[in-house]
Amino acid sequence: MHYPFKEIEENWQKLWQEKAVFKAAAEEGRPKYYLLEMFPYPSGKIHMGHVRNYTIGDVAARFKMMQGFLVLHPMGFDAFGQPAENAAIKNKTKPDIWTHKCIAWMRQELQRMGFSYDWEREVSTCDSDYYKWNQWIFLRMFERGLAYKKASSVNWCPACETTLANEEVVDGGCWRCHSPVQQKDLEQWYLKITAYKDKLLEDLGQLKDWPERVIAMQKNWIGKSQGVEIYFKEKQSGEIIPVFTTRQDTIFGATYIVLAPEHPMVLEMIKGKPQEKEVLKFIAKVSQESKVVRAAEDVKKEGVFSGSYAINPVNNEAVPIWIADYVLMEYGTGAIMAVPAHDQRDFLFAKEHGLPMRIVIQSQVTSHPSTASLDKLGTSLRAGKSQVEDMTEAYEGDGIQVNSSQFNGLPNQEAKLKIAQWMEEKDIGKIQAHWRLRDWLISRQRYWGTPIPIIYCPKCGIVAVPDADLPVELPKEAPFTGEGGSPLNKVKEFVQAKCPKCKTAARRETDTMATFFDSSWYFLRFCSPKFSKAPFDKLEVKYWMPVDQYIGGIEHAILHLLYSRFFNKFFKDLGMLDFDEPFSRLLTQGMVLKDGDVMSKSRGNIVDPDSIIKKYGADTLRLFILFAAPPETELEWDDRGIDGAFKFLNRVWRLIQSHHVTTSPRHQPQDLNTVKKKMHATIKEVTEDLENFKFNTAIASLMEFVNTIYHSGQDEEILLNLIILLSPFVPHFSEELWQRLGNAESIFRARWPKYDPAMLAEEKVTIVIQVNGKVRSKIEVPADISEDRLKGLVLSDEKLKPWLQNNPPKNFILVPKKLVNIVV
RNA sequence: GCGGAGGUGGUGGAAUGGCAGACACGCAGGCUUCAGAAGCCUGUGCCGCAAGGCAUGAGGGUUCAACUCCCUCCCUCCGCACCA
Repeated sequence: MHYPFKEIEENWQKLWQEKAVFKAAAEEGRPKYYLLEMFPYPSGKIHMGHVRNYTIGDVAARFKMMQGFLVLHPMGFDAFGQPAENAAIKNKTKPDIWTHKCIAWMRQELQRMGFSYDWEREVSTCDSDYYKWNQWIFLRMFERGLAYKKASSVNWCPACETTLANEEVVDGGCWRCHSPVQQKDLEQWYLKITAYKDKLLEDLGQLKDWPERVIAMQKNWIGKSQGVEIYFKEKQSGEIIPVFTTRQDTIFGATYIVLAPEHPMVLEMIKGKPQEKEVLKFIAKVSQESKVVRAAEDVKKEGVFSGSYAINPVNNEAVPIWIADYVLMEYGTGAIMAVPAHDQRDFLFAKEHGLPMRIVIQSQVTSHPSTASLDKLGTSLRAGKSQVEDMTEAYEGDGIQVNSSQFNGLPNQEAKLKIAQWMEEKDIGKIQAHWRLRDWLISRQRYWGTPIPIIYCPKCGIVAVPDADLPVELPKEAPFTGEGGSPLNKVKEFVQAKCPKCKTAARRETDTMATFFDSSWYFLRFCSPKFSKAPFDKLEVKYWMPVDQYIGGIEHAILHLLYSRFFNKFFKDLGMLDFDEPFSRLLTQGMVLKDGDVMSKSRGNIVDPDSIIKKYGADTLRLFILFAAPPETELEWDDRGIDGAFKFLNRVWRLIQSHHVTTSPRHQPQDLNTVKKKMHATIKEVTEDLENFKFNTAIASLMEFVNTIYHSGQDEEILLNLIILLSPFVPHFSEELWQRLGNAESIFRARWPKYDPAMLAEEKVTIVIQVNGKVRSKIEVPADISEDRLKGLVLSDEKLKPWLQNNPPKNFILVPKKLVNIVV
């Protein structure tokens, strides 16, 4: 018979709710702890990834609670987004109805896991109470020029009929539906995240408790690189062609330059030249290609000669100007200097079109695969030859400057600095930083999102909706056909508006916001979820923020976290809060795998949490998922493992119900004092492991403790402490046993036990004896034995005779209370 | 290519310079049972009858002592990339 988990879990979920055990109210003078897990998109079903994420968070929340912290542990729903629209089309319902149904179902599933959320603080981003403040924040950004419209070529997903941020294009496809992305010109709303690029980079240094890999990923994403903008000149007109490079050390090896086909100088440059016709044809052809095709690695790089030449300012050499598709207008200046000897793309292009190459960095590393040819080349260079036909690839590594005028002989890293300074002095270049980060495209041609609060007036132009008119509500009714763009466009009552300034008939913006906007500040809303005067109450935010511990999937390591950091800095500039970073400590949990693959519908390897709860109960599911792997690593789902967790709980249940003791040759009964010692050691281990999110070893310690009790007996203090130590992991189970042992108050109001250091002191210790680093014997000695006495005991150990005979000890290493090593 | 994380029994994992394999799963044998389930006990890295030897991706180094530190290489996973 197993313990009655079903009744126990249902009962306690109900009682915790009724008694508001997890309600968080600010209280001066008590330390706060804000624990947040990334809120889910309400797809309707929770999956094992959710279970893992929220179980990890719940253990931490309950642990902190029992340590005396006032814990804020909220939950909500990231409820806007495209799946609701697709579901509406498919099921002939409305996104609103579908989403709320999903939320209700999902909330129930979360409650069945017994998570300690303060449900009174629940928010859903699709409720106008919430998205009103999206609009308010947008308007504040608009007023400051941080939200702006820009006509540009955007990524267009033909299946979703929507634009995608560059960040949302994955492998040339839509990040959601994976359709190939096309290019389209549209007027779009952008947020100027680049205005915060320096802060976003700099403040990463404050995030001491973030995983290093996330910091590295953010850093790469922001992508600051130091380089030089070099001023080439068009030979005939003398017009300046700025070129950006981070490899100014290779400037003397520039044998041609390349402009993007869209470069503004191209048309002027080719006018009347024999190449004009061919170049125009090429430009027309490239304009048909999407950025994705142009970016593909396996596609051959194409280009044409423009007929013009540029003057390299460092040596006044005239080099040909080419037009090629591998240079994009969006990056840098839309023009590059090509150094085929030291850049692989330039190398391939030069080979293809028979352009010259010149070595200017000579490799010093003889083991480098490309060195053989390069060494030869270096020699031939010195011998005055210029042929480079032996080369099979560009050399992009470090080396010594050659063929570089006054910089010859310098290591290239040193030359980089010197050349940059020299160019600034001679006014032929300017030291510049280049950033990878671009502004954030937030417009979506969709219905199920926050309407952008803007009105287009034929007289006044782009006009902000006044704060008093917020929220701009989404109309409940709209045609969902899945075709022809945004359904909002077709709702006349919505589109028709009056200009707030001059009252003439005007047109309302029908684009909605990307859902990343909604999730960029929800952690602030949780501090005062019902506040009606602003997105959040400054005082509540001052009390609760920043989030002490944030937990979520690694897939959000860049976008969501970067946008949230950006919003936080924006609010700080508005004076709405006073800290730089929203999340003090971050944990990224690993994925849940089955048979080595990520669980997914398409693989058909999903294990439904529901079925596990039915069969074993939520506590067993929680225990297994915590025990099977450390939180950060991938977790391999194992149906048999869950049996093990269930067995353990039943074992503890029997132990506490019947005070049962079994003994055996291996498990000699320990006296009560020894069991107490084990208890104190367990308290220490579990507490320290919980602080460090090492749940798997914390549970292992508890299993050992249970094994000890099982064979030795116990008293009430031992059992109560065992139950408390178990409670963050298996809350219903522990609460039930706690109350059965006569406690009226919830176990989560109990204080976390402290261990007595005096109880950890051992009177006797086992010393491992090694000879030449190999274990040969062990002896038990008093913990406070003197070094000399120990040495005497060790050297007279019979077991060591065979190893010490004829071999006088040369050295005697002693590690107190642990080990001796005799070197012979 | 760049950045990051990894590689330990049949499996998940433990050990951050000091007894490699804690704690579990699985497997084998036993007790109990009419039988099964549950429970309980014992064993379980590899070779070897044993003494002992060998083992943490491979190879080298530092050390009295290396899964742990250093060097070289191999492999797996994740993220990013015509970013000039």
